[in-house]
Amino acid sequence: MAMSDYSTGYSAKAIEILEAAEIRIRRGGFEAMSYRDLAADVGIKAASVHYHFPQKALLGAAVINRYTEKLSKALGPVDLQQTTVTEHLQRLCNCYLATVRNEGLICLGCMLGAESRDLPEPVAAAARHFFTTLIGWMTAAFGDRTDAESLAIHAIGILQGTMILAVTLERPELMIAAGDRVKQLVMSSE
Amino acid sequence: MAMSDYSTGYSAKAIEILEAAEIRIRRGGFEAMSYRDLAADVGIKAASVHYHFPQKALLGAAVINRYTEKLSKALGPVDLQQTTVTEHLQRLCNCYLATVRNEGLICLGCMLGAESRDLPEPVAAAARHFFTTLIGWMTAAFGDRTDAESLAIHAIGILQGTMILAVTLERPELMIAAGDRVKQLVMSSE
DNA sequence: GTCTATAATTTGATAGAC
DNA sequence: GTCTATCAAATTATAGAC
Repeated sequence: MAMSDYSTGYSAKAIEILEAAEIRIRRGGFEAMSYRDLAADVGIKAASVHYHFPQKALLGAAVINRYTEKLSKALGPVDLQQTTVTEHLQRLCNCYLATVRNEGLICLGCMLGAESRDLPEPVAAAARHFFTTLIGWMTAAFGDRTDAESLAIHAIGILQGTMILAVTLERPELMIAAGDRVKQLVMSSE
Repeated sequence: MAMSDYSTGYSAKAIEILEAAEIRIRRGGFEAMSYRDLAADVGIKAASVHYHFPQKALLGAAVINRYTEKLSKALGPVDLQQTTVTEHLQRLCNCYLATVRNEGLICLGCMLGAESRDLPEPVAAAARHFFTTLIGWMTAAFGDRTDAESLAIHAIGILQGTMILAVTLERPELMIAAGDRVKQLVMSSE
């Protein structure tokens, strides 16, 4: 396991593959990602990609699980003693604004969620886990108000839906307005 | 052109194919729809589907254009003399709630929008046209307030994003809350 | 780990009979 | 309009050499 990532157990090349797969799925969906294309992306042959990830369904699950972990790390733990609710929300808004503006890509969870009815079960399960994790984080971020989970789902819905509009219409600035509206939810009455 | 739909020029079998293709795309995306599967859906062979729609890209464009027309017809013209803003919004909310609840499918425009970065240009163009049409309708529905288009984009974002959550997590009731929040937008200050 | 070679299947698409 | 037959290409995946 030379050059491995000790925090996840993936080798350096496996991580290259995961990153390439993430971009391909976020661009065109699960079916639009092929071993051949991934191989070209990372400079090896398709059969060698199978060495790292024997089955496509498990590769897909690995990609979305890694994405869930990456986003969790970027958001950090919820700490309402140190940080305001609004600043917590701002973190997620920043993540999504940046990727729409810089790469023109939607959220991986959004793409796989949209396709979840047709995905191999391990991938669909990992997509569900992504959303339950994100909803859990944001529910905590909204504090102890009784409508926290409802607000969290609403906020995530706003961001995911607007991302699709922003990428489709090539209007990344829509994410700024969406972020503002999400932050205004903090002032909503219970 | 026996048994044809004189309003669109499509034969009865062509419409069967379009309907089957719509469902397949809304379930798993554009790449998840194949001529073979469509043929089985409508009881003919794949080569016969090619008779009706020679190329997949043009079939995809036809599906989303038909969807745009169907939704426009379901929403009806905007008439703020006869109908309130809220009742206009309710129409779209009802459409989306019904399909999530009854078929567990997201909006076709949402799916193709998500994949638009990777779609054949005719399909991507038709997906953009869907959203500009829907945004136009809803902007008109919000009346002559200066933030009408911003509100329209926000409302559509809410509905599309929540549909993905509702279908992924198999929680169709989320669409009810989303509809309520959309209708509350009417009371927002400019 | 990566390669070549290959298998088995699926895919979009065409030609031509009926 | 639908069929059979066929094609070329792409797909996921495996076996075995290096």
